[in-house]
Amino acid sequence: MPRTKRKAPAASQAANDANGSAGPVSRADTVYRGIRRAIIEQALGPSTKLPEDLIGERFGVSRTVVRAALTRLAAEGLVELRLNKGATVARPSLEEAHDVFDIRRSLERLVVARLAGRLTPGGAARLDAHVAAEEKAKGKDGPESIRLAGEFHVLLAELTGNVILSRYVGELISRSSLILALYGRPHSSDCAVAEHREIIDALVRGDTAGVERLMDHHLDAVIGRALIAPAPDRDIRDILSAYAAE
Amino acid sequence: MPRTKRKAPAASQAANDANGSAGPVSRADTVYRGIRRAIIEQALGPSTKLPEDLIGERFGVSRTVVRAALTRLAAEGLVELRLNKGATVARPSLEEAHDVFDIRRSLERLVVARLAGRLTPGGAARLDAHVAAEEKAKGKDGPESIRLAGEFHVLLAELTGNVILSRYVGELISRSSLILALYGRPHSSDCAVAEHREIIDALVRGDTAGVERLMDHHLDAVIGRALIAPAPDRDIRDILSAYAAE
DNA sequence: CCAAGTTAAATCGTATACGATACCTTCCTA
DNA sequence: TAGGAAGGTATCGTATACGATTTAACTTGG
Repeated sequence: MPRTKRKAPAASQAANDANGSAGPVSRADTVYRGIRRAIIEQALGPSTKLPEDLIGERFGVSRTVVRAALTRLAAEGLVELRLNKGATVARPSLEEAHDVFDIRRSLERLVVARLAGRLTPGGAARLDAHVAAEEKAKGKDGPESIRLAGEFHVLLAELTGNVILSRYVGELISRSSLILALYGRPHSSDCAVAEHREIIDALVRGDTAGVERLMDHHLDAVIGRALIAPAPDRDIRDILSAYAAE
Repeated sequence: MPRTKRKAPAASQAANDANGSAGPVSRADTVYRGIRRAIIEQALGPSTKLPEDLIGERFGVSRTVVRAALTRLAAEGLVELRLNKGATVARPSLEEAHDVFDIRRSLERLVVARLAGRLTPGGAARLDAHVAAEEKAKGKDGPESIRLAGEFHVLLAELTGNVILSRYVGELISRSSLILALYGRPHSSDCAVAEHREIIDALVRGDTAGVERLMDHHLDAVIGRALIAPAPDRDIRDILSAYAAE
């Protein structure tokens, strides 16, 4: 990987725009997105340490801006910040995992309810195109496939026009990616594409009740695939506790 | 005006813990909570400028930590950060206001569904105590009353034990406070207390369907009170646009 | 050989410095 | 007098410096 050379000291222009709008991107935003993508694509697994200087060196920025990015990621729940101990990629507990999916069920039901029968032709086209992309990336179960599966749900949320809703769904999706990395099977976006197609069909049909049921089933399937393992390598203490009593 | 004297340079110990747990509080956290409360209690109205040095001086910290606090507030939607223009208290559009209440309806229905019949005696007691406090603060419609009305909903969400859910509800509640400041009546937490009592009763009865209906009605009432004015002093351009065509 | 103590290295928390940008005032010109 | 140019001021964005704290490495006594 081409190491980014240190920028000339003369520099400025940055800000933390938490908005999703396409304003001028700040440097902190670049770092934020970079780390975020790395986590979502599971290049950075749970509990991975995130030292500020190392990241800053990689991105060619100082710790100051890295810190801003990490603060945002922490607010989003993707990163854990402990006092004087630095940042690590979050490691959601099994309980948190269930919490995430509970809320996803509720919010994504709202999404499809808002969308049923109101889908614009342009929106439907975007969904179709996305599912087609998913289909194409189906073979290789690399990070591509993981990301696309999640982005379908985010796209759905964005089509409602409710900015806050799409932000929340986006957060929950990225957390789901972490959960999958922890408790899920190696690769598990098999039949999801077919279910996505069904949801689109029901949406254009305007079948509100049907699409809510479909989404519920889809999420149940996702949960079923995601929460197979009780807790893979949770913590050494947890593993040893089973043996300590003998 | 009592200008806070600069602290001695020897200082340390701080971190941005976005978690709600009661760990050692960082200085950024103190600033974060301070500004947050000021916004919620409507001491800082929408679009109020939030200059970093001024805030830092007030709290006896440097711009660095203020910036961390503002970044978090922006991620939460309470503050707007514009490139090179600094931070201002957010000014939710009417559309955003509807978005907020849409999601509140969905999530708070989830809250009461999770709670119906499962309320511990301790939880019920906390709710009762809170409503009693609301009742007491009913006369004076100062910031106290505004804050308490919101905190009832937050307390409800916290009792579910779902940390993420209570974080989201908390955010939505604080945004609602901003919305109320913009589009609502001067004071409007009248019958809310009675409705809160009804909800508690239905929860202890374990009447899931009933409590969902009650919560829906309650939120409708809140919305009705909150979205009276179309847009008080929105923007001079908006006001003038009605006259410009003649 | 291991536990505990001690020093060294890594990393964090925060203040501060400085260039850059936005904003406001003033003054000049048509 | 309106419009705009020029300068100054306020405030931001970012790098850097330094004390503090954690973590690792290395002793040293048992």
